[in-house]
Amino acid sequence: MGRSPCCDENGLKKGPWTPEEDQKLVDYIQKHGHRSWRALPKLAGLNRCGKSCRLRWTNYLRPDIKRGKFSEEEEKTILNLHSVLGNKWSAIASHLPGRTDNEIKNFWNTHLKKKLIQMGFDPMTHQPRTDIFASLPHLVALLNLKDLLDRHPLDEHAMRLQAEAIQLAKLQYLRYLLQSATSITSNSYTQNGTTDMEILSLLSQIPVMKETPLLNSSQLENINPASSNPFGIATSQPLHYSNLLPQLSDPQVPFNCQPSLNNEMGQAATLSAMLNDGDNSNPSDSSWVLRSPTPSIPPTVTDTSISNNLGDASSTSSYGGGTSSYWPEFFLDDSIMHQIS
DNA sequence: AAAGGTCGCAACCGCACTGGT
DNA sequence: TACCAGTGCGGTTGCGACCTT
Repeated sequence: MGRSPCCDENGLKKGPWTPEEDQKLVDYIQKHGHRSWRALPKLAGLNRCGKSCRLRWTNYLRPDIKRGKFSEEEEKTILNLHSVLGNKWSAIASHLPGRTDNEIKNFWNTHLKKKLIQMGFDPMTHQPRTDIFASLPHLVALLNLKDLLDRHPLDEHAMRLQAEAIQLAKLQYLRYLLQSATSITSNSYTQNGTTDMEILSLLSQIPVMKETPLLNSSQLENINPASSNPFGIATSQPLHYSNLLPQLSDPQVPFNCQPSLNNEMGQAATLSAMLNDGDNSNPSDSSWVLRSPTPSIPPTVTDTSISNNLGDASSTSSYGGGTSSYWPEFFLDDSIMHQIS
Protein backbone atom coordinates (compact mmCIF):
# COMPACT_ATOMS: atom_id res chain seq x y z
CA MET A 1 0.00 0.00 0.00
CA GLY A 2 1.12 3.50 -0.72
CA ARG A 3 4.02 2.24 -2.69
CA SER A 4 4.83 3.16 -6.26
CA PRO A 5 6.04 0.40 -8.53
CA CYS A 6 9.74 0.54 -9.16
CA CYS A 7 9.47 -0.15 -12.87
CA ASP A 8 6.72 2.20 -13.94
CA GLU A 9 9.04 4.69 -15.58
CA ASN A 10 8.91 4.69 -19.33
CA GLY A 11 11.97 4.26 -21.47
CA LEU A 12 13.77 1.84 -19.15
CA LYS A 13 15.27 -1.15 -20.84
CA LYS A 14 13.89 -4.62 -20.17
CA GLY A 15 14.85 -8.10 -21.27
CA PRO A 16 18.19 -9.85 -21.45
CA TRP A 17 21.24 -8.09 -20.11
CA THR A 18 24.17 -7.36 -22.38
CA PRO A 19 27.76 -8.05 -21.28
CA GLU A 20 28.33 -4.28 -21.20
CA GLU A 21 25.43 -3.76 -18.80
CA ASP A 22 26.66 -6.60 -16.64
CA GLN A 23 30.11 -5.06 -16.50
CA LYS A 24 28.72 -1.66 -15.53
CA LEU A 25 26.68 -3.18 -12.74
CA VAL A 26 29.53 -5.31 -11.42
CA ASP A 27 31.97 -2.43 -11.56
CA TYR A 28 29.67 -0.11 -9.69
CA ILE A 29 28.78 -2.59 -6.96
CA GLN A 30 32.38 -3.60 -6.46
CA LYS A 31 33.31 0.04 -5.96
CA HIS A 32 30.32 1.37 -4.08
CA GLY A 33 28.20 -1.52 -2.92
CA HIS A 34 24.43 -1.50 -3.34
CA ARG A 35 23.00 0.57 -0.55
CA SER A 36 20.10 1.90 -2.65
CA TRP A 37 18.91 -0.17 -5.56
CA ARG A 38 16.59 2.58 -6.69
CA ALA A 39 19.39 5.07 -7.02
CA LEU A 40 21.92 2.61 -8.36
CA PRO A 41 20.97 2.51 -12.08
CA LYS A 42 21.51 6.23 -12.59
CA LEU A 43 24.71 6.25 -10.63
CA ALA A 44 25.99 3.23 -12.53
CA GLY A 45 24.95 4.60 -15.90
CA LEU A 46 22.36 1.91 -16.55
CA ASN A 47 19.01 2.43 -18.26
CA ARG A 48 17.34 -0.16 -16.01
CA CYS A 49 15.09 -0.04 -12.98
CA GLY A 50 16.52 -0.78 -9.57
CA LYS A 51 14.64 -4.01 -9.22
CA SER A 52 16.00 -5.33 -12.49
CA CYS A 53 19.52 -4.48 -11.30
CA ARG A 54 18.92 -6.20 -7.97
CA LEU A 55 17.61 -9.36 -9.60
CA ARG A 56 20.43 -9.43 -12.12
CA TRP A 57 22.96 -9.10 -9.32
CA THR A 58 21.42 -11.52 -6.85
CA ASN A 59 20.49 -14.16 -9.40
CA TYR A 60 23.38 -14.01 -11.81
CA LEU A 61 26.27 -11.64 -11.24
CA ARG A 62 27.06 -12.19 -7.56
CA PRO A 63 30.60 -13.53 -7.40
CA ASP A 64 29.69 -16.40 -5.08
CA ILE A 65 27.08 -17.87 -7.40
CA LYS A 66 27.58 -21.46 -8.40
CA ARG A 67 26.45 -22.26 -11.90
CA GLY A 68 25.85 -25.53 -13.66
CA LYS A 69 23.86 -28.63 -12.94
CA PHE A 70 22.61 -29.43 -9.49
CA SER A 71 24.51 -32.27 -7.91
CA GLU A 72 22.76 -35.30 -6.49
CA GLU A 73 23.61 -34.02 -3.02
CA GLU A 74 22.01 -30.67 -3.75
CA GLU A 75 18.96 -32.39 -5.18
CA LYS A 76 18.53 -34.42 -2.02
CA THR A 77 18.99 -31.33 0.12
CA ILE A 78 16.33 -29.46 -1.80
CA LEU A 79 13.91 -32.36 -1.51
CA ASN A 80 14.55 -32.69 2.20
CA LEU A 81 14.26 -29.00 2.91
CA HIS A 82 11.19 -28.60 0.74
CA SER A 83 9.44 -31.36 2.62
CA VAL A 84 10.00 -29.31 5.78
CA LEU A 85 9.90 -25.71 4.59
CA GLY A 86 7.63 -25.86 1.58
CA ASN A 87 8.05 -23.14 -1.05
CA LYS A 88 10.40 -21.06 1.10
CA TRP A 89 12.94 -20.77 -1.68
CA SER A 90 15.15 -18.27 0.03
CA ALA A 91 15.25 -20.39 3.16
CA ILE A 92 16.14 -23.40 1.08
CA ALA A 93 18.73 -21.39 -0.84
CA SER A 94 20.40 -20.39 2.41
CA HIS A 95 21.34 -24.05 2.90
CA LEU A 96 22.79 -24.34 -0.59
CA PRO A 97 25.83 -22.10 -0.92
CA GLY A 98 26.05 -20.43 -4.29
CA ARG A 99 22.50 -21.27 -5.34
CA THR A 100 19.80 -18.62 -5.64
CA ASP A 101 16.19 -18.93 -4.67
CA ASN A 102 15.16 -18.32 -8.27
CA GLU A 103 17.45 -21.03 -9.53
CA ILE A 104 16.11 -23.49 -6.97
CA LYS A 105 12.54 -22.53 -7.78
CA ASN A 106 13.15 -23.12 -11.47
CA PHE A 107 14.89 -26.41 -10.77
CA TRP A 108 12.01 -27.48 -8.59
CA ASN A 109 9.36 -26.56 -11.14
CA THR A 110 11.13 -28.06 -14.12
CA HIS A 111 12.63 -31.21 -12.59
CA LEU A 112 11.84 -32.22 -9.05
CA LYS A 113 8.14 -31.51 -9.05
CA LYS A 114 7.64 -33.48 -12.22
CA LYS A 115 9.71 -36.30 -10.83
CA LEU A 116 7.69 -36.59 -7.65
CA ILE A 117 4.42 -36.47 -9.56
CA GLN A 118 5.69 -39.10 -11.95
CA MET A 119 6.49 -41.34 -9.01
CA GLY A 120 3.07 -40.91 -7.49
CA PHE A 121 3.99 -38.48 -4.73
CA ASP A 122 2.33 -35.21 -3.99
CA PRO A 123 5.05 -32.58 -4.57
CA MET A 124 3.63 -30.36 -1.86
CA THR A 125 3.18 -32.89 0.92
CA HIS A 126 5.90 -35.33 -0.21
CA GLN A 127 3.55 -38.14 0.62
CA PRO A 128 1.88 -40.62 -1.67
CA ARG A 129 -0.81 -38.93 -3.63
CA THR A 130 -4.26 -39.41 -2.18
CA ASP A 131 -5.97 -38.61 -5.45
CA ILE A 132 -4.82 -41.95 -6.75
CA PHE A 133 -7.99 -42.17 -8.78
CA ALA A 134 -6.61 -39.52 -11.06
CA SER A 135 -3.71 -41.78 -11.96
CA LEU A 136 -5.65 -45.01 -11.98
CA PRO A 137 -6.17 -45.05 -15.74
CA HIS A 138 -2.43 -44.66 -16.06
CA LEU A 139 -1.85 -47.66 -13.83
CA VAL A 140 -4.40 -49.66 -15.70
CA ALA A 141 -2.55 -48.91 -18.92
CA LEU A 142 0.68 -49.95 -17.23
CA LEU A 143 -0.73 -53.26 -16.12
CA ASN A 144 -2.26 -53.87 -19.51
CA LEU A 145 1.20 -53.23 -20.92
CA LYS A 146 2.52 -55.97 -18.68
CA ASP A 147 -0.16 -58.29 -19.96
CA LEU A 148 0.93 -57.51 -23.48
CA LEU A 149 4.58 -57.99 -22.67
CA ASP A 150 3.88 -61.31 -21.00
CA ARG A 151 2.87 -62.55 -24.39
CA HIS A 152 5.88 -60.96 -26.09
CA PRO A 153 8.91 -61.57 -23.86
CA LEU A 154 11.66 -58.93 -23.70
CA ASP A 155 15.36 -59.27 -23.05
CA GLU A 156 16.62 -59.57 -19.47
CA HIS A 157 17.29 -55.87 -18.92
CA ALA A 158 13.95 -54.77 -20.26
CA MET A 159 12.22 -57.39 -18.17
CA ARG A 160 13.94 -56.17 -15.02
CA LEU A 161 12.85 -52.60 -15.73
CA GLN A 162 9.38 -53.79 -16.44
CA ALA A 163 9.28 -55.72 -13.17
CA GLU A 164 10.25 -52.59 -11.25
CA ALA A 165 7.48 -50.61 -12.86
CA ILE A 166 5.01 -53.33 -12.05
CA GLN A 167 6.12 -53.28 -8.43
CA LEU A 168 5.43 -49.58 -8.27
CA ALA A 169 2.08 -50.07 -9.91
CA LYS A 170 1.24 -52.63 -7.27
CA LEU A 171 2.11 -50.18 -4.54
CA GLN A 172 -0.08 -47.56 -6.13
CA TYR A 173 -2.78 -50.14 -6.44
CA LEU A 174 -2.59 -51.01 -2.77
CA ARG A 175 -2.78 -47.37 -1.85
CA TYR A 176 -5.78 -47.07 -4.07
CA LEU A 177 -7.45 -49.94 -2.26
CA LEU A 178 -6.84 -48.34 1.11
CA GLN A 179 -8.09 -45.02 -0.12
CA SER A 180 -11.15 -46.53 -1.64
CA ALA A 181 -11.88 -48.51 1.49
CA THR A 182 -11.78 -45.28 3.47
CA SER A 183 -13.77 -43.22 1.03
CA ILE A 184 -16.34 -45.92 0.55
CA THR A 185 -17.15 -45.85 4.23
CA SER A 186 -17.80 -42.15 4.19
CA ASN A 187 -18.69 -41.06 0.71
CA SER A 188 -19.44 -42.71 -2.57
CA TYR A 189 -17.64 -39.89 -4.38
CA THR A 190 -13.93 -39.29 -4.32
CA GLN A 191 -12.22 -35.96 -4.10
CA ASN A 192 -12.09 -35.54 -7.84
CA GLY A 193 -15.66 -36.62 -8.31
CA THR A 194 -14.98 -40.15 -9.47
CA THR A 195 -17.72 -42.51 -8.51
CA ASP A 196 -17.07 -45.92 -7.04
CA MET A 197 -18.71 -47.50 -10.04
CA GLU A 198 -16.29 -45.69 -12.32
CA ILE A 199 -13.41 -46.97 -10.24
CA LEU A 200 -14.75 -50.49 -10.39
CA SER A 201 -14.99 -50.15 -14.13
CA LEU A 202 -11.35 -49.15 -14.29
CA LEU A 203 -10.34 -51.96 -11.97
CA SER A 204 -12.08 -54.48 -14.15
CA GLN A 205 -9.70 -53.55 -16.94
CA ILE A 206 -6.68 -54.70 -14.98
CA PRO A 207 -5.49 -58.05 -16.31
CA VAL A 208 -5.11 -60.91 -13.88
CA MET A 209 -1.47 -61.47 -12.97
CA LYS A 210 -1.09 -65.20 -12.90
CA GLU A 211 2.12 -65.39 -10.92
CA THR A 212 1.29 -62.71 -8.38
CA PRO A 213 -2.40 -62.37 -7.91
CA LEU A 214 -3.20 -59.33 -5.82
CA LEU A 215 -6.89 -59.87 -5.72
CA ASN A 216 -9.19 -62.54 -6.95
CA SER A 217 -12.45 -61.63 -8.57
CA SER A 218 -14.49 -62.03 -5.41
CA GLN A 219 -12.13 -59.75 -3.52
CA LEU A 220 -12.49 -57.19 -6.26
CA GLU A 221 -16.21 -57.43 -5.98
CA ASN A 222 -15.91 -56.84 -2.29
CA ILE A 223 -14.72 -53.32 -2.98
CA ASN A 224 -18.17 -52.57 -4.24
CA PRO A 225 -19.77 -50.21 -1.79
CA ALA A 226 -22.96 -52.15 -2.11
CA SER A 227 -21.35 -55.17 -0.47
CA SER A 228 -18.30 -54.91 1.76
CA ASN A 229 -14.70 -53.79 1.61
CA PRO A 230 -11.69 -56.08 1.27
CA PHE A 231 -11.41 -56.28 5.03
CA GLY A 232 -14.74 -57.98 5.27
CA ILE A 233 -16.03 -55.14 7.40
CA ALA A 234 -19.49 -53.81 6.86
CA THR A 235 -19.16 -50.65 4.83
CA SER A 236 -21.60 -48.77 6.95
CA GLN A 237 -19.00 -48.86 9.69
CA PRO A 238 -15.81 -46.79 9.66
CA LEU A 239 -12.57 -48.69 9.33
CA HIS A 240 -10.46 -49.07 12.43
CA TYR A 241 -6.99 -49.95 11.23
CA SER A 242 -5.82 -50.47 14.78
CA ASN A 243 -8.00 -53.55 14.89
CA LEU A 244 -6.10 -54.85 11.90
CA LEU A 245 -2.69 -53.95 13.23
CA PRO A 246 -2.08 -55.73 16.49
CA GLN A 247 1.59 -54.83 16.18
CA LEU A 248 0.67 -51.26 16.98
CA SER A 249 0.69 -52.17 20.61
CA ASP A 250 3.71 -54.42 20.34
CA PRO A 251 6.46 -52.79 22.42
CA GLN A 252 9.06 -54.76 20.47
CA VAL A 253 8.28 -52.84 17.32
CA PRO A 254 10.26 -49.60 17.20
CA PHE A 255 8.11 -46.53 17.45
CA ASN A 256 9.06 -45.12 14.09
CA CYS A 257 8.33 -48.44 12.45
CA GLN A 258 4.82 -48.70 13.80
CA PRO A 259 2.30 -47.67 11.22
CA SER A 260 -0.10 -45.10 12.51
CA LEU A 261 -3.66 -44.59 11.40
CA ASN A 262 -2.34 -42.05 8.94
CA ASN A 263 0.43 -44.30 7.73
CA GLU A 264 -0.85 -45.40 4.37
CA MET A 265 2.02 -47.76 3.76
CA GLY A 266 1.51 -49.42 7.07
CA GLN A 267 -2.03 -50.00 6.04
CA ALA A 268 -0.90 -51.08 2.62
CA ALA A 269 1.48 -53.58 4.17
CA THR A 270 -1.32 -54.99 6.26
CA LEU A 271 -3.55 -55.24 3.28
CA SER A 272 -0.90 -56.76 1.07
CA ALA A 273 -0.26 -59.48 3.60
CA MET A 274 -3.94 -60.19 3.95
CA LEU A 275 -4.41 -60.38 0.24
CA ASN A 276 -1.44 -62.57 -0.47
CA ASP A 277 -2.03 -64.97 2.36
CA GLY A 278 -4.98 -64.88 4.66
CA ASP A 279 -2.92 -66.37 7.50
CA ASN A 280 0.07 -64.20 6.91
CA SER A 281 -0.84 -61.38 9.23
CA ASN A 282 1.41 -62.53 12.01
CA PRO A 283 2.63 -59.36 13.67
CA SER A 284 5.86 -60.99 14.75
CA ASP A 285 6.82 -61.63 11.17
CA SER A 286 10.07 -59.76 10.54
CA SER A 287 8.79 -58.55 7.21
CA TRP A 288 6.52 -56.14 9.04
CA VAL A 289 9.35 -53.78 9.77
CA LEU A 290 8.64 -50.54 7.98
CA ARG A 291 10.94 -47.78 6.90
CA SER A 292 11.19 -44.84 9.23
CA PRO A 293 10.12 -41.51 7.69
CA THR A 294 13.75 -40.82 6.78
CA PRO A 295 15.04 -44.15 5.58
CA SER A 296 18.72 -44.65 5.04
CA ILE A 297 18.19 -47.23 2.32
CA PRO A 298 16.12 -46.18 -0.65
CA PRO A 299 13.75 -48.38 -2.56
CA THR A 300 14.94 -50.13 -5.66
CA VAL A 301 12.51 -48.56 -8.04
CA THR A 302 14.14 -45.70 -9.90
CA ASP A 303 12.48 -42.98 -11.87
CA THR A 304 14.60 -43.99 -14.80
CA SER A 305 13.23 -47.45 -14.79
CA ILE A 306 9.73 -46.14 -14.45
CA SER A 307 10.09 -43.56 -17.16
CA ASN A 308 11.62 -46.15 -19.43
CA ASN A 309 8.63 -48.34 -18.91
CA LEU A 310 6.30 -45.45 -19.49
CA GLY A 311 8.04 -44.53 -22.69
CA ASP A 312 9.71 -41.38 -21.40
CA ALA A 313 13.45 -41.72 -21.61
CA SER A 314 14.16 -38.06 -20.91
CA SER A 315 14.70 -38.47 -17.18
CA THR A 316 18.08 -39.79 -16.26
CA SER A 317 18.42 -38.87 -12.62
CA SER A 318 19.53 -41.48 -10.16
CA TYR A 319 16.96 -40.37 -7.62
CA GLY A 320 16.47 -43.27 -5.27
CA GLY A 321 19.16 -45.16 -7.06
CA GLY A 322 21.11 -46.55 -4.17
CA THR A 323 22.69 -43.80 -2.11
CA SER A 324 19.91 -41.33 -1.50
CA SER A 325 19.11 -40.58 2.11
CA TYR A 326 15.93 -38.86 1.05
CA TRP A 327 12.73 -40.63 0.41
CA PRO A 328 9.14 -39.55 0.81
CA GLU A 329 7.55 -40.98 3.87
CA PHE A 330 6.11 -44.43 4.25
CA PHE A 331 7.94 -46.33 1.59
CA LEU A 332 8.01 -50.06 1.90
CA ASP A 333 10.85 -52.23 3.01
CA ASP A 334 12.27 -54.55 0.38
CA SER A 335 10.95 -57.51 2.30
CA ILE A 336 7.47 -56.15 2.03
CA MET A 337 8.07 -55.57 -1.63
CA HIS A 338 8.80 -59.25 -1.83
CA GLN A 339 5.58 -60.02 -0.05
CA ILE A 340 3.68 -57.92 -2.52
CA SER A 341 5.36 -59.56 -5.45
C1' DA B 1 17.80 -30.22 -44.35
C1' DA B 2 13.89 -27.66 -42.72
C1' DA B 3 9.83 -26.72 -40.05
C1' DG B 4 7.40 -27.26 -35.97
C1' DG B 5 7.22 -28.72 -31.19
C1' DT B 6 9.13 -29.16 -26.59
C1' DC B 7 12.03 -28.08 -22.83
C1' DG B 8 14.91 -25.47 -19.60
C1' DC B 9 16.28 -21.33 -17.88
C1' DA B 10 16.87 -16.32 -17.24
C1' DA B 11 14.24 -12.62 -16.45
C1' DC B 12 10.16 -10.06 -15.53
C1' DC B 13 5.71 -8.75 -13.24
C1' DG B 14 2.70 -8.02 -9.54
C1' DC B 15 1.63 -8.54 -5.02
C1' DA B 16 2.45 -9.20 -0.03
C1' DC B 17 5.23 -8.53 3.70
C1' DT B 18 8.86 -6.39 6.77
C1' DG B 19 11.39 -2.92 8.90
C1' DG B 20 12.97 1.78 9.16
C1' DT B 21 11.74 6.63 9.45
C1' DT C 1 0.10 5.94 11.41
C1' DA C 2 1.57 6.56 6.80
C1' DC C 3 5.06 6.21 3.69
C1' DC C 4 8.96 4.12 1.53
C1' DA C 5 12.68 0.85 0.22
C1' DG C 6 13.95 -3.65 0.24
C1' DT C 7 12.85 -8.41 -0.02
C1' DG C 8 10.37 -12.84 -0.97
C1' DC C 9 7.47 -15.41 -3.70
C1' DG C 10 4.18 -17.38 -7.31
C1' DG C 11 3.24 -17.07 -11.78
C1' DT C 12 4.46 -16.03 -16.34
C1' DT C 13 7.06 -14.84 -20.55
C1' DG C 14 10.71 -14.87 -24.04
C1' DC C 15 14.16 -17.17 -26.16
C1' DG C 16 17.73 -20.37 -27.33
C1' DA C 17 18.79 -25.27 -27.55
C1' DC C 18 17.37 -29.54 -28.59
C1' DC C 19 14.24 -33.03 -30.44
C1' DT C 20 10.87 -34.92 -33.61
C1' DT C 21 8.66 -35.42 -37.89
